[in-house]
Amino acid sequence: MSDAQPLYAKVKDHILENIRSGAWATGRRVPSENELVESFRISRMTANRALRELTAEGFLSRVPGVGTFVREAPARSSLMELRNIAEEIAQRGHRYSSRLIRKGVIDSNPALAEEFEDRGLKQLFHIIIVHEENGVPVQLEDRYVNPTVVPDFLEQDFADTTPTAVLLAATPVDELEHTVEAALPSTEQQRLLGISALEPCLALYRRSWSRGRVATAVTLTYPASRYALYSRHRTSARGTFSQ
Amino acid sequence: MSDAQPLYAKVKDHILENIRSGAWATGRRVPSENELVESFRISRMTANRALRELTAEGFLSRVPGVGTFVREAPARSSLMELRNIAEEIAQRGHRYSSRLIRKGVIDSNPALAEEFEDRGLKQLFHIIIVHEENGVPVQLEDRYVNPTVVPDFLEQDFADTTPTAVLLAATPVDELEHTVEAALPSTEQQRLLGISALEPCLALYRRSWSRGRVATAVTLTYPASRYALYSRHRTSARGTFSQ
DNA sequence: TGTATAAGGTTGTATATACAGTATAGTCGA
DNA sequence: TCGACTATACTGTATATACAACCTTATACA
Repeated sequence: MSDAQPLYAKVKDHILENIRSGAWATGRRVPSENELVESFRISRMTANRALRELTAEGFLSRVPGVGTFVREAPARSSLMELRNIAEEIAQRGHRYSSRLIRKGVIDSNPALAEEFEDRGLKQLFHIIIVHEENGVPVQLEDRYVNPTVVPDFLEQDFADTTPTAVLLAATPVDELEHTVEAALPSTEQQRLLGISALEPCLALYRRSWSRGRVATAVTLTYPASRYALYSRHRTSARGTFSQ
Repeated sequence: MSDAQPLYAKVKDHILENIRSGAWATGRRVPSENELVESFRISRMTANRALRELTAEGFLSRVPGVGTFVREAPARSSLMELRNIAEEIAQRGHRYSSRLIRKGVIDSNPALAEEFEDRGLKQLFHIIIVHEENGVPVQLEDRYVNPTVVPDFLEQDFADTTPTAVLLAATPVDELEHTVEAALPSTEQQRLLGISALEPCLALYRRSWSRGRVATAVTLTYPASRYALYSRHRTSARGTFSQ
């Protein structure tokens, strides 16, 4: 289990854990490569790899001749936050409800293995849920979950908690990928959302990573007439815009 | 110059150059570590670092026991960052072109004044541009610009520079607001984008603030079949997700 | 013919070693 | 007191080597 984890990954996890828990505050000095060599009984190259990757991933910042430090949290985020649609709807003072369409285990295939970046993955959890606002379907959730990351996912009864809430409680989210497309609904989607074939939909596809592994991949379909995606956020002071 | 560049970076550049230029198509096998060792006269660890980093950056995909391959790069636009579509298209190795539909001054009205949070605003700059990838329209840009923030905006000839590039060069961006919707195109949009009435579109509405004032408001319309919006980013280490 | 085995290439990880460049703290000397 | 020099610690890069796991292909065998 944890034995299968390479050494450099263990070092990374150890450091991330300290950052996440708040034990190591922003700007605090992180153990140097040589200190990690001693405490973990590893070679310097392995310590170097752990620190270098965490730096590339934005968690640390390194200064030659000085040391390695916990980097300040980027101001970005917030654009597409992981929001629990139930609370979102409740926040608007509306009534939230949901219909569980499917909940079970599905065999993997090459496409799913690619999606989850794990060719050894044999099976996946799969659920389909329709979320409703005041009884009107507003979101169709078609979600795959990695059992090795969230093994007890299916034990939940999704009548009162949303999958998003379950996943956020179960595992930290390190990275998010979003793709937004417009599409006309399939007949199945028309049926589940109660819309016509001419009602365009937003398809928000999202993958989330946890500790380097793809935890879940979900496609959220919104009828255009009932939902729009919105975000507003300040940009970092240093202007990290590409071009 | 090139002397200052580390060996692994040279290898990375060499591979990226082949990918960007199109010499190595997606799915094509790239040289193995041992082949790079021979051709570059480097050690295997250096070749490994180059390939490993390019994989982490999303350009390559590796399969143990088989080889390393060029990863697919779908046509999609960065959602959260302000990217210059011309460079985005060029980066994919495609040809960028544009058609200027309208460029002029428009009188303000209550709706626009509200949008720009400035009731004293009398006039606005207004441009409409169709952006094309390999001659095919992929984005319709309908943009209003605040003259008090960018007074010389209209002096640009938008044949070779995009409005995004002009605005980014002229003024810092402090804050962004995005709204994404799906919609069927209007007849005007159908005509400009060369699509049918049944082709759903993504409508990305964006306002950007500069020094507390709304600098520009733009609606970007993408035909669903030709473009998707994409974003991928790391979350803050301390997990700032809202429920 | 079908199956088991072996061989060789590929990636993944880990170590030991080496040298260069950078920043800091302390020491020595004018 | 101030400046130059030195020792030290730290990161950055590069090499040679080793072993494991994985995949494909060829070969030997039943």
